[in-house]
Amino acid sequence: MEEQNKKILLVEDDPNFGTVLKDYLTMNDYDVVHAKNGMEGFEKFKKDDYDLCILDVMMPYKDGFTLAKEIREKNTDVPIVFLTAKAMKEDVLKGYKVGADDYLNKPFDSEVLLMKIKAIIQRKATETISDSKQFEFKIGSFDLNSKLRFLRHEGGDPVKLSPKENELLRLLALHENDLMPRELALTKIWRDDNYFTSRSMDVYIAKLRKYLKLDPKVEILNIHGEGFRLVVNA
Amino acid sequence: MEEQNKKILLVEDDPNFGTVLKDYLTMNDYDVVHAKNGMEGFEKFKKDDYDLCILDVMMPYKDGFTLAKEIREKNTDVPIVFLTAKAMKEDVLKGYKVGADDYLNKPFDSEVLLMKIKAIIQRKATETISDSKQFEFKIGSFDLNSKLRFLRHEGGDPVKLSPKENELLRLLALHENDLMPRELALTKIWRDDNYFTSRSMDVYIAKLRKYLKLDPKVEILNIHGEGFRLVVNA
DNA sequence: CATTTTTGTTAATGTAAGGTTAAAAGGCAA
DNA sequence: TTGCCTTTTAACCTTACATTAACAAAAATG
Repeated sequence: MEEQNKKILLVEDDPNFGTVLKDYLTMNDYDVVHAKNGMEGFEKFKKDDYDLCILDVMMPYKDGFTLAKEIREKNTDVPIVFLTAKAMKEDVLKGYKVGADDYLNKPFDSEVLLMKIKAIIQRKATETISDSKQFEFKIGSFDLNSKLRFLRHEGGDPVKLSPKENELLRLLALHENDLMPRELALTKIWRDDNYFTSRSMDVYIAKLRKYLKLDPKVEILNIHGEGFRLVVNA
Repeated sequence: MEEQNKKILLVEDDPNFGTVLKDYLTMNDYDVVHAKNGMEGFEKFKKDDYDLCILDVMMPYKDGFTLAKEIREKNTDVPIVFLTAKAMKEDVLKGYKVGADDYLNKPFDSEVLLMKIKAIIQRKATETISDSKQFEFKIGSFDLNSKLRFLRHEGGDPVKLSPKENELLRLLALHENDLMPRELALTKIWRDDNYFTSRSMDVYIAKLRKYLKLDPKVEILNIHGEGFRLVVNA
């Protein structure tokens, strides 16, 4: 199965340049959201999680530095890279002050850009390794570790889960005792909602039920036409 | 206790430029060792520990890239910055491949240089808090000394590890019982993530497993599509 | 009740990732 | 240069995974 693409927020007011850059990054397997100005950029930033922000410095209404400051208030970790037409010393210094990770002068070589992006995202990734709490779930007498992808029953031998099994069970656990809409799983895990992915999901539900049989209090119920519900009975 | 100045190795063959730069950095509280060519640079590097290496690319006898490669073999962590007269695309790419942390085009603004140096050293410092300084590991009934590159089982004869074996086992040990992402090892140790480096890594995993067989409680597990996990069972 | 739609389950298939060993290539020192 | 050690590449094999097909059973529909 394919790996999740890295998400980039690109804020650039020049429509030509912005579009070209977006296409180029998209071609290189990044998911790019393109905002045309600082305001829009901040709105989009709040709505999603990004692996990298590329901000043009010179923009009407709200310049890149101001935007960067706002972003930093919401998120101290996301890497920020500035784009600027010319290497003004003050700008560069100001950029680093706001917490920039790098600086690119237009015009720049696209391969160099790619290399830098890769390096920056990678760097952050290794720094951020220890946020493991959100990967552990208790499901009845089971423990699910969705980072290491195993399910353990009462301290016994852990069963390895495949990526899809793991993601699906994790989604169910996140909605424990509540409805997990079929459509949600399909768009989140399969990223496509059609007859075949839907059947595929049913196959995985069956697999999970088999694993969970060890604890009769735990079951996955179907809500016809709606989705599934992971329930843990008292 | 007062703080120790950061040590910089400057390798630059132009005597004028080199001296000016050295003086400037010294004025700004760095301890600078100035080598006049690649050979000398490598000698000085071996004799001491540095917080940063600044290497000119164009040098007689031994260019900056070659020197960087030698340095990387001795030390995978020390930050390296290249100096170059003009931004040749191939050079830049080559630099990043050898593990460069940044790139400076001559002539450059001295304040910008200082800012970058500070940022790079700082970055390494925070990265290094968790992993670097650690060279001795207890892995089940094994002792790994990754500075001297040997692995000993219960005080028996130590086995010499090759550089790659050593780095890989050290990375695994740093993440003991946790996931060590495949991609992390490839970018950290091989500095490139492609089919061949990935297969090469698998070969090394096999070698390590052979060494570790002496203690059945110690195993390297694979998490399909994610990476490896060094586990020590109770 | 007959029919359609949705879900349950198992098995078969194709592909990708990883395991293992050996040979080739590269580096380095004697 | 030779010889030794390390690393990469290749070959072949096994396992893991996701999808699809096939058929059975529920549930909805009218």
